[in-house]
Amino acid sequence: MTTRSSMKQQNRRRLIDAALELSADKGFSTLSLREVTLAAGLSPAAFYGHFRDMEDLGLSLLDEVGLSLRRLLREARIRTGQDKSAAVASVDVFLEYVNENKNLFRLFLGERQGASTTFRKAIHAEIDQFVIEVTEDLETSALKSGHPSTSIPYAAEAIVAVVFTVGAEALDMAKHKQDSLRVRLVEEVKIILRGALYGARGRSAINK
Amino acid sequence: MTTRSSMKQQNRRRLIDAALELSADKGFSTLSLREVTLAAGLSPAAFYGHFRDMEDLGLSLLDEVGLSLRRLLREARIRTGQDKSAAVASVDVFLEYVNENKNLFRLFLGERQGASTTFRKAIHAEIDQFVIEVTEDLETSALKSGHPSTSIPYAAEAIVAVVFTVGAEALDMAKHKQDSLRVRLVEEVKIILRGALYGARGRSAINK
DNA sequence: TGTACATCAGTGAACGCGCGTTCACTGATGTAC
DNA sequence: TGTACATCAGTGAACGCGCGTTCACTGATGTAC
Repeated sequence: MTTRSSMKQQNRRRLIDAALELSADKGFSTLSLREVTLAAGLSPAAFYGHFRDMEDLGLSLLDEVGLSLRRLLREARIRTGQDKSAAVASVDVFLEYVNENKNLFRLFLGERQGASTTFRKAIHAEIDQFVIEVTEDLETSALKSGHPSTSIPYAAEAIVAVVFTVGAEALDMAKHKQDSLRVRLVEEVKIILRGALYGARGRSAINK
Repeated sequence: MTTRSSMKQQNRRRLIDAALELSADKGFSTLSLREVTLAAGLSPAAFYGHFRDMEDLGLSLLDEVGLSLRRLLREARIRTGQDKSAAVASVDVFLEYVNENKNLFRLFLGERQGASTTFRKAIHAEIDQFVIEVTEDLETSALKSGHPSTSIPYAAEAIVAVVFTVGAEALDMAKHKQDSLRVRLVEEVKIILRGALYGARGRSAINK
């Protein structure tokens, strides 16, 4: 069953995978078209049968990364029963994901400030998706526990910010040295949650 | 008083300034040595009289950015009397700085995940400096107001994370559209402060 | 102050290299009869 | 099933380009007497 179009699909995959692997070492923005096609076992000219240019390939990569990361985290949050704090569980899953997909994650973070505006917008859109999901999640559980708060969208943004920041640091560390990062991240997430929920009841004393 | 060495210093400055200006548009990592020397009005070969390579120039840039940003924020925090919340004041100063030094700040953020390990380490060291200063600041004011807390170092890290995240978003926005960012940032910083100080007294109810 | 020599920041030409992109082509896969 | 033609994914050679780096050089600045 090696139709012409499935063969083409296969080569498209090879290009994407090669780009991912290479960008793990050197960052996506430094990759050359020739470098990627060589690694994928194709001629440079073949590239144009699949993508318009490297940026086009990069946007496809982003799509994949965003989708799979969001799916993973959503599953993690659902799986989490009442037995374990959602903060701890999500942090665990997130760090696990980062470790197993360093190259994807590096792409995500590395191009946040990358050269192309299109690229930056695409990444910020993905990050906004995370923020929305975390907001919904927090609002649901805040309602359940009877602590609604207007601060929740802000808390969600703050959580995503610290999570991604710590994730970025994890990239440069051996896995066994990440315990302190994990503790720190959980602690920071808890601080934010506390701040958001505490704020709902009364906030007069501190920072008038 | 145009000594040989002061002329040389002047050209060094020209190279640094040219690199800063160019990196505002396209990101530092995409700059070429020839591009920078051309913009500085020197021959490519002259570059080597000042820097070993582009990374070397980049590290000098980082030094400047880190130093001036930290000095600015420190002054802002000292200037702040009791009349205005330190959170609001620092956020204002920070956003002001970002707007007036977009190119510096873009360099800072853009190369956080840049290609070179040396570069990344240098940036993280600068960021750690910020965290340390914020920690000291928070501890001082927590002591004064009688709310010491073990969460403070975490809160400082979280604050720096959200501040830099929002700063990154401000880069792509016209100044007059940043009001919402400012509100949001202040809100997030307050949430974190509240969470850290509230945690000192009792944290049992939420997130056991 | 004037002269002779040393210093050294910057020049300009040259190099080899990898880049993105093009184009006529090849040959296997697909289709029509 | 077999043949003739169409399709089209991928090839390989070629192009012009900007790159980083080198090197012998120039000429203004600095120094010693």
